[in-house]
Amino acid sequence: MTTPMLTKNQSLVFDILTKAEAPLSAYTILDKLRDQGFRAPLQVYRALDKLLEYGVVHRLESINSFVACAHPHEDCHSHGLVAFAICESCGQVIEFHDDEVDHRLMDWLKSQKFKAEKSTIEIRGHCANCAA
Amino acid sequence: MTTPMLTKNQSLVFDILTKAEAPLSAYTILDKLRDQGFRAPLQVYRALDKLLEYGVVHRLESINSFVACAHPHEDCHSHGLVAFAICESCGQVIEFHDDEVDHRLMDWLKSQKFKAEKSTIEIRGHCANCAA
DNA sequence: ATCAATTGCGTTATGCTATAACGTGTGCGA
DNA sequence: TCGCACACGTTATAGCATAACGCAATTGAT
Ligand SMILES: [Zn+2]
Ligand SMILES: [Zn+2]
Ligand SMILES: [Zn+2]
Ligand SMILES: [Zn+2]
Repeated sequence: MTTPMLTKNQSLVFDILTKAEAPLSAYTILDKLRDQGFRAPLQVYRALDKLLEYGVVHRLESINSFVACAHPHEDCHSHGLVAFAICESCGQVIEFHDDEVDHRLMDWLKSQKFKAEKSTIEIRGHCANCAA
Repeated sequence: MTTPMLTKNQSLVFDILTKAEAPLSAYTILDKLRDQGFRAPLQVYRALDKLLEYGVVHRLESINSFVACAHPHEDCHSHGLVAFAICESCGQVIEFHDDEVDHRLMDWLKSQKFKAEKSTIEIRGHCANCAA
């Protein structure tokens, strides 16, 4: 997917996520954007929907939060499954891809005649810095 | 983990999940148990917490719902990562495990010195029956 | 030029998901 | 008997997400 010009609201949300060092919830984003005129959750969610569609933002299902894609110049949709390691101490997220994991999962799904549409791979734990 | 005797509330919740053909949200469970005296969400969440701890129920993060473990006689905690294929049409969930996927992910995490604690692997799409 | 369709935006209200905080009762070992 | 752990019940609140309305700007036929 080629990313169109972002609207004002989309840019504001994307910038916040790009600068953030950890995933942000929609309501946290809202709070950070009140000074720029944001008043309601929908303004955030609508921007997020588009950013997700364009593939420049990912949603972390296990923590109801959002992060900017760590590989902005590739197309995250194109290299198959995306996985995340999420540190529960510092919030840092490492986004990664593994072809072997992709193929194994895809093969299994194929064997079940299951038509995959969206995938979630999230590992929560502690990053190298935070592991005691 | 060896599963202790379930309390009344835990049994009620577990039975509902076992009989269900699709994952249930906590509030859906609550509604189904009103006749047995359930009145508040906490009654459900507290039972679910224990059932999750015992490993006899899984939480599906991507749809905020819960399912009974499909492998009640094994210990789901013991065979590494658990993955789910979730049909968005009929709600059917297929729970599966793949050692190869486990090892690849674990190796990657190890290479990053990331200490994994909880994992989520969920594929949403359409099952063989529902795929057009 | 005009009309219709699309898209983004703002606002209010609502619904769904999850937990905090308090108190009760029961069983069990010190 | 005392203290503790645990399950339970209830009320209130916090956190996450969407429905439904209307308005404005854009685009692209006709
Ligand atoms: Zn990405
Ligand atoms: Zn960390
Ligand atoms: Zn299981
Ligand atoms: Zn199906």
